[in-house]
Amino acid sequence: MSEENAHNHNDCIDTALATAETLCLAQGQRLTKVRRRALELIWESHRPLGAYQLLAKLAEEGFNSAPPTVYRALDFLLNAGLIHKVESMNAYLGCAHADKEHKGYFLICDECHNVMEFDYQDIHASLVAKAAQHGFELRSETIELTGLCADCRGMAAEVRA
Amino acid sequence: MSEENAHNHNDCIDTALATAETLCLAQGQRLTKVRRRALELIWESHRPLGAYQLLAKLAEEGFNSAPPTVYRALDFLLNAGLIHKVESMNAYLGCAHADKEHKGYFLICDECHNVMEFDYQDIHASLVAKAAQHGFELRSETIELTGLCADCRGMAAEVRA
DNA sequence: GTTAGACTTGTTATACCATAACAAAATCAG
DNA sequence: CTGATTTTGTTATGGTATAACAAGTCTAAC
Ligand SMILES: [Zn+2]
Ligand SMILES: [Zn+2]
Ligand SMILES: [Zn+2]
Ligand SMILES: [Zn+2]
Repeated sequence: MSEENAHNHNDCIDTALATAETLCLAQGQRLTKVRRRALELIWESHRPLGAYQLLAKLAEEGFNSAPPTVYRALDFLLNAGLIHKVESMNAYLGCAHADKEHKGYFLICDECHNVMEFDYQDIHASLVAKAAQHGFELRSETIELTGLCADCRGMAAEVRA
Repeated sequence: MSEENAHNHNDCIDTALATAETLCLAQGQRLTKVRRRALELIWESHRPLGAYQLLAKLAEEGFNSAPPTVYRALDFLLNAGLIHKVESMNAYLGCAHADKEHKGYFLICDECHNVMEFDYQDIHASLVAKAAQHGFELRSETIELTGLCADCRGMAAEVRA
């Protein structure tokens, strides 16, 4: 993930938080302290964060440390489209396209655990069509691909050399 | 799932078990009593079965009732390619194509919870290509679609009428 | 047939993931 | 201010999965 890792990640966080503020304001939703902080903590990296990892971070900062605290924040952020859940990892990831209606398709690196969200309308269309062939009306899609990201493939090559 | 529900499901079970025997024999793997019975129980329907549901059924039949019993059987069956895990449901499903190398792509009905496994080489190829565009080397795919199956769409239409 | 090694199962304990239910506090609209 | 609504606190519980080590079983070589 060279292009990804080289970036100034503060920009990612700032943009995500600004988008969140805007979206919540527009929809009359309240981005309370704990929700806002949860979102920031999730955005600390491009790696999915587990609910209890997040809970521990929140607790360190003085927020309530019981599970409902974190699951409520997560529910809110999920419903607002500000984060995604990675089903195959039981973990949560900030969404960089919260302002656009979309499905979350993910590339997950087995090595560094960074996750890249990608968009692929062609695949979505194919899936809808394929489902229809089976008489199936599609409602939701879980598309989670794992493997090696560019950086980690590079590393592997270096080690071999 | 009209075509699916109309079938003689004993054939599904018989075929699955016969395939399992053959595969294990060919690979020098032992399909022990608990593994074999676990596979049969998973195949009791085309709905995914949770680990603890399976454990309860095994316990009723006199098998050990501690979690490792069922997770070991599941690990074995997963590794042998005889079952799949549905990540979005934390549940396990018999595979009807265990003898062919393949990815498990699933159509999951929100209403009746039946799951249909489908194969779609086009989509696989597109995903590999898309991943490569991002410098990503694909290793595994989790493709789980939910919605309404043909049967349940029919029901819904009848109710409206 | 005995024995050593590998594999499988038994057992206990624990960690991790998620929600139910109800009480208290904060916020908002009128 | 006040009543309604939303959010948060608190306790308890349910669901999913694995670690660690002991005991039993199978297999193959001797
Ligand atoms: Zn970033
Ligand atoms: Zn997204
Ligand atoms: Zn069947
Ligand atoms: Zn399959």
